[in-house]
Amino acid sequence: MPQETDILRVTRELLIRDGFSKLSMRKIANELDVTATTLYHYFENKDDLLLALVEDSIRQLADALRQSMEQEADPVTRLGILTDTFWKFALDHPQEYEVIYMVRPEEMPKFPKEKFQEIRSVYEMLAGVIQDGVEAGLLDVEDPLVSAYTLWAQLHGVVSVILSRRLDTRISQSQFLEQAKDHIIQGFITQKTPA
Amino acid sequence: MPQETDILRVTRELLIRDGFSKLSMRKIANELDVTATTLYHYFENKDDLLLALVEDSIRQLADALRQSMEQEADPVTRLGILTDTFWKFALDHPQEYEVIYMVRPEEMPKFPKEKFQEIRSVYEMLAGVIQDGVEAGLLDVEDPLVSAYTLWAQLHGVVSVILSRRLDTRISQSQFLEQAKDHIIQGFITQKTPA
Amino acid sequence: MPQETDILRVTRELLIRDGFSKLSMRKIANELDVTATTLYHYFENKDDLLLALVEDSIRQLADALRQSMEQEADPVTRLGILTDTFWKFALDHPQEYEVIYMVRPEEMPKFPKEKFQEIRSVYEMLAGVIQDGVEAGLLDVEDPLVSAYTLWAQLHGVVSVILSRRLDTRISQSQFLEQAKDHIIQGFITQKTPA
Amino acid sequence: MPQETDILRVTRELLIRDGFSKLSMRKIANELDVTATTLYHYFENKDDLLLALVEDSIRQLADALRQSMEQEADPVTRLGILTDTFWKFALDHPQEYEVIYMVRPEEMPKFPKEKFQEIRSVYEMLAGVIQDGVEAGLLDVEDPLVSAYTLWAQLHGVVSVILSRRLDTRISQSQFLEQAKDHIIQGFITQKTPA
DNA sequence: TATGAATGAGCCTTCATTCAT
DNA sequence: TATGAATGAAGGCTCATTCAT
Repeated sequence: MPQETDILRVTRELLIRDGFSKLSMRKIANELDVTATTLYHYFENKDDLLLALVEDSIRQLADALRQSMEQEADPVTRLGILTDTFWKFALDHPQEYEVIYMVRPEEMPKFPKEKFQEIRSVYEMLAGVIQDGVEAGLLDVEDPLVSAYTLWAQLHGVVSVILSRRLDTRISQSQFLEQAKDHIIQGFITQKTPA
Repeated sequence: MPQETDILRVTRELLIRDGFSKLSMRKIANELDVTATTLYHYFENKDDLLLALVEDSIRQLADALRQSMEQEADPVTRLGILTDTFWKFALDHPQEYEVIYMVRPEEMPKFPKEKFQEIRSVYEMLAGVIQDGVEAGLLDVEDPLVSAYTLWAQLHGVVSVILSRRLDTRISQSQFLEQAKDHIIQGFITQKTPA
Repeated sequence: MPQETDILRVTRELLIRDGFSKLSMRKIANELDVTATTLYHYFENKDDLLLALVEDSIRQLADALRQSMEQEADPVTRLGILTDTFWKFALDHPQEYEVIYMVRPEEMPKFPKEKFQEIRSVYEMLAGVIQDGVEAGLLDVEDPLVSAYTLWAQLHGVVSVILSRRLDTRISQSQFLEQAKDHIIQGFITQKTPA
Repeated sequence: MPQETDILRVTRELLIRDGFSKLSMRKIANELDVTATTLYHYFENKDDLLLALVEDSIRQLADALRQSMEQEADPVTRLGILTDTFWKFALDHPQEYEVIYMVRPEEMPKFPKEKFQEIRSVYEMLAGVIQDGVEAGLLDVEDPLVSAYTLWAQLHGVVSVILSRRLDTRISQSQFLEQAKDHIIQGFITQKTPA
């Protein structure tokens, strides 16, 4: 008696536990004590299932970011809040987060790119915050949308290093995050040039 | 009568051509006009073969970075060179690059961690450059090694966005790289405070 | 709320559209916007459904032939009409026709032989026409019933070559049919011996 | 330790015993006490296997017909010999024969039509015999090649009725064959018109 | 060093069918 | 009469790997 959400949950777990290449419909079904056929009652095929999973994860991350951006604050502070939120989400829900980057367009050609539109709206919001900062003379960027992608890329890079366990054992995670946050944000704020 | 290097070369080609999930021992063997069994005379198993490939890729990236750092230049310029080198390598040899990150603890449990020593030495070199910049008053970081990891994370984040095809279609790759480089490096250089 | 006839109609359509090997209960149900389970309210199982279809097809062919034989004409002309009717039916409704021959003892052991009674009656009628021809001195056969089977076999053979696409591409179907008809009918008519 | 010929033999047996739609690689393998994978050692895939089977059967039939046509005789006698040979082969080796007509182009789109060229050469020979008869004034046909196909179609039709067990129980097989042969051949010979 | 033959597990998917509701 | 959920078997096929030669 599994529900769609159970299937998604288990799939996520297996995806994280064993990796993408080891994920199979049979394993998902087994984990749920159900026949593989049953999964096809809920999802047309494996791609469909994975798509639903990615969509779900993206929506969760997007929601978290959107919510964090609703807080009133000056743009620079907002970038800080956003960074914290991003990392908190990624590290608190590594499964949901990793799933987003686990499904690759090349390996899944059928994957409809439009589905990533959701996340695009977040980029727009992010660009908005940056734009505000530019107008307030606090941030110095050429093109807010490009900078939004740059910011995201950096945030992801940091998460990526942690989740793939590549961080030097001599460095504490919190120290790394703290310093990375400083570097990233400083990269966006206006350089005060001497008069 | 293939050699180890032939096998590795063909494996890399196939990896580049068809992607990781399509790579199989049989296909490698076919490409070499050799029985699959033959491959097992050179490598104990598929993991072993891939391992050799990963080692090779890591060494290539490390070499490229090391070489780029040999050029005489001030630390800030060096960071720029390094960034360019990193991205050029990753984007010119995406599968070689990805192979490095393909080795995730969950997916290849057998992977010996010592193999990452090589890359660790690069971090040290990177930290050295940063340290030089700090001493020259050009860079402003708390702990050079942590910043080395942060830098790497940012570089990887940018590559990651491109390789996973998440970049907005309205943004050109070169524009993205350019602006990202500016942001990243500015994040490290000393803020010139008004006199 | 489908009816038996709807199910049969759709089944036939699918059979024609996609072929026998692609026919499945699910697809029939889908086409009717109905659950597969629903089909089982009307037919005990797939064989049962197909059986109904076969019966229907046999009846259609038999009807067509019967009808064509009602026309007043001399026996030889009748054989021509009959030939035309047979081939027209088979080629206009290939799947209906094939469905008749699809029921092979090995493939559908459950098929009740009585169902072929219908077609047997056609043989008798055919034998009657031949008998008439014999009595009129127009046809020359030893045993009308045997000749009826021979005629049928020949007609079927011709259809079979066309439907299994064995006809030489250099030969037009109509030319083939024309010439075949001549040969077949001539094989039955009395040889005019020289006085 | 099966050989290609064992696989073909067993496939043929299963094809006849259980029908085309019931044939599976697994069943073939089971019958040979071998893993399904093993079959793929000898044939690229199921289509390939079936193709080999059909080719083999076609070649056998073609050989038999070719051989029968080597006998010196007048064209009409030759047609009789050929008919006998055809029917003898089909009824003595029903499995080989049926296989030829069992694989349908629509159901196996990948099937290379060129492979049927072998049989085409038989048609040409057949057309040659008919042509000889025409030149000798013994046979009366418009186009020898078309007539060759017609002849074949009729021969096949007769076999088909017998093998599909549709012959009336009141009719003996030999009687049927005899009379059918008469009808078919008479359909080709020149009508002697009164002076 | 290399092969040819074979394995056993696994892949995604489809099927006809059943059962409780 | 119809559904939604589930089953178990089977489908073709690919995989890494082994073993005798």
